[in-house]
Amino acid sequence: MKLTTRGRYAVTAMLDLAINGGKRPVSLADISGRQEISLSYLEQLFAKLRREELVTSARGPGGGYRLARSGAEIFVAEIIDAVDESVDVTNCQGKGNCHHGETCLTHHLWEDLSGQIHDFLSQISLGDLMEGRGRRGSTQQSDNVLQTLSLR
Amino acid sequence: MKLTTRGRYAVTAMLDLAINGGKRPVSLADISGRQEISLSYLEQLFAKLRREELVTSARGPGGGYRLARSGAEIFVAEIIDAVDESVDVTNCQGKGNCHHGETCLTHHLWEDLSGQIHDFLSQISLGDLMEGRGRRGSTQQSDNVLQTLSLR
DNA sequence: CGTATTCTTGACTAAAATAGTCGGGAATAA
DNA sequence: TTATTCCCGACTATTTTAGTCAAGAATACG
Repeated sequence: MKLTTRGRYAVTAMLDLAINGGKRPVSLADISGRQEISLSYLEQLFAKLRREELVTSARGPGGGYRLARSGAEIFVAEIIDAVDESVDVTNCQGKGNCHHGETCLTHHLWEDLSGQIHDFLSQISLGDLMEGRGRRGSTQQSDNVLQTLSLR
Repeated sequence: MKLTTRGRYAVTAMLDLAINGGKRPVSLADISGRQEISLSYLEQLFAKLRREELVTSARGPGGGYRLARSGAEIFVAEIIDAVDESVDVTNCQGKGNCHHGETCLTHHLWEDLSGQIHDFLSQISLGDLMEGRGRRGSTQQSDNVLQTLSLR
């Protein structure tokens, strides 16, 4: 799991799509203008988002992109995974060539942590971010999580 | 908030310190050997960790680094913040030069999300990662969070 | 039909961040 | 006094990020 500015761009763009996308598809040129992200860079990001079936596209005048599902069904973790392809977490690539088992211990620990972050982001949907500006979850479970976290 | 391999290196190294550090300080050479991170790179990371007062150092033979506090009192977010100095989240740097307020809407949304991740990582301590391999929290509150997240 | 619009693709480039190297210190335990 | 270890700054290679450019395919619309 990686979390960088690219993932942020992607989430921002998808959020723009969720907010501004009604019946009509939204063109990348529009998103580029509103969010001040270069058009060609957006094209690269959306190529990946389309491959992961998070958006659908329509060519020609009046075309653009739409969310492939409702905002409530698209989760932040999916977006980040789609564009920030995750690198190998381990040094030993599961080859188990670690001395005395200690190296792999910490690797497992880190994998767990990174899994926790991933699970957390898997519970926040675009819909959640829209209503209540991300302060509330929409599902029972994410309500619990977000409340417990005492959000700012 | 940024979450990259550098943060992972730092957390791993701190975890090594928590596990292998008893009365004696732990030298970077030891950590370098166990975790297969280059010594000079570790030196750079620990310079930052020391500046943020997460570790203390002792020079000379038998010297090395110790955790500045107990593992239960050092949180993952602190470690990541120390080494992955966070860049500006916004495009408009709070200057409010966004057209129609829409740009800033998504920025706020992203800031909230990034705050949530930060809060989440602020509740996981090195101690948590050691006992139960990161699957359980030590405090009442993080217990709630981690249980709710249905950890793998 | 023709044309403007918009996605689609691939190759290329500039700039920044990451990861690592090197060399010379200063402190200190033994 | 010597080996060990932290400390510090400058330097470099590699990778990633962000952005550019150009050509092409689909399609709505007049």
